[in-house]
Amino acid sequence: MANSGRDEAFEKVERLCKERNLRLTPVRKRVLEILLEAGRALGAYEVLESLRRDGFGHQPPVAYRALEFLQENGFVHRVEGMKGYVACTSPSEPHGPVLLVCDSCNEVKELRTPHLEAIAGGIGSYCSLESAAEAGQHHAGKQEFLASAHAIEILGCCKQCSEASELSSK
Amino acid sequence: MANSGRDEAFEKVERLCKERNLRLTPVRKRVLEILLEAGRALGAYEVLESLRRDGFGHQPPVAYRALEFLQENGFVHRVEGMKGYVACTSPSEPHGPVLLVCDSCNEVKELRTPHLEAIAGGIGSYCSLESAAEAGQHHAGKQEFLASAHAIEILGCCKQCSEASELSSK
DNA sequence: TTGCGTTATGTTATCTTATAACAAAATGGA
DNA sequence: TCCATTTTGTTATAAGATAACATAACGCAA
Repeated sequence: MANSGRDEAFEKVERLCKERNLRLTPVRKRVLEILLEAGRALGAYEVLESLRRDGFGHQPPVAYRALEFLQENGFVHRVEGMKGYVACTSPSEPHGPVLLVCDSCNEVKELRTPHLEAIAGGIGSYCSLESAAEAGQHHAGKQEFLASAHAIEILGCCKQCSEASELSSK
Repeated sequence: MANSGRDEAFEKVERLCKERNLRLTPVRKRVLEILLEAGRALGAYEVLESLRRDGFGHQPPVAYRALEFLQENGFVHRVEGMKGYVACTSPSEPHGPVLLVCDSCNEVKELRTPHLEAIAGGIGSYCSLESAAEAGQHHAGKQEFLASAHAIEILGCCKQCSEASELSSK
């Protein structure tokens, strides 16, 4: 039960790799597992340390290359604000993430709903849209920026941490 | 004309610092100028190199501390995807940025319109809103994440670069 | 199956980015 | 003027990331 989401995501990635003729090699597979098991963002060197324990190469490029592969294919996201990497919980097409990052416990949740995808897409394409007029005067129309990707990170406090701090303040 | 935006932003920051009793010291002032003059994101070490030429201290903390001050007060934004820093073009309250980053020339434009601010705020607060039901079923309501800040970076191609690549492809 | 081009891995070395820790100087009231 | 606080400067080092090249595995064609 606790790991059903993880297993699901993992199997999804395996399936997608087969479909797309991507080589999900042992290191790459293991890095994905490591991130899924962690359930939070890990630094490249944390991933590397796990790899080392599993008998893989223990030099930075080993981890960075696997992470790069997983990222390019939308199976892992970089968490810029934490200089870390987190497994995508609903892998499909390569996509820009919308991440909720908890300031206090560092947990990262990915939002993936049609509505949010649309909002995120809208921010970028808005600049070249005529209808952007409704958004204000000075940038609209002129900007003409062609968006191709995005990284959205929302910082804040997750449910558990809010509740914990409420208790301790009483 | 070409630097009117820069001067305007600079004077705005001076005014805001006076109002808020913030100490806009020579280094801090100079770092802001350097970023405004550049008109693009600079790495901390690029800023440092300029400071050195101006006779300021030339060790990393000098630049990082000034950047930290300017960031905290909403006068400068970090561009995560470029590991760089860019001057805010419409400084006021500390605020999370919405940045358009050009893949090809590295120019960074900040969007600051009521509409976009609202969208950005909405993404975060959406999770705790009852009305989030309209956004999909699985995340709504349950998430209860209290957003406090955001970093939004849209990657793509700016007008100049699009036009340049159109010409060269003919 | 062998051979060969391509892709992936492992390793060394190095580069870039960022911070900890502490001394010296400047600042702004009491 | 004195003192507490803030800022600056410096040394040293931590943390994150990549370049370059040798070796190994893979995948396919002959």
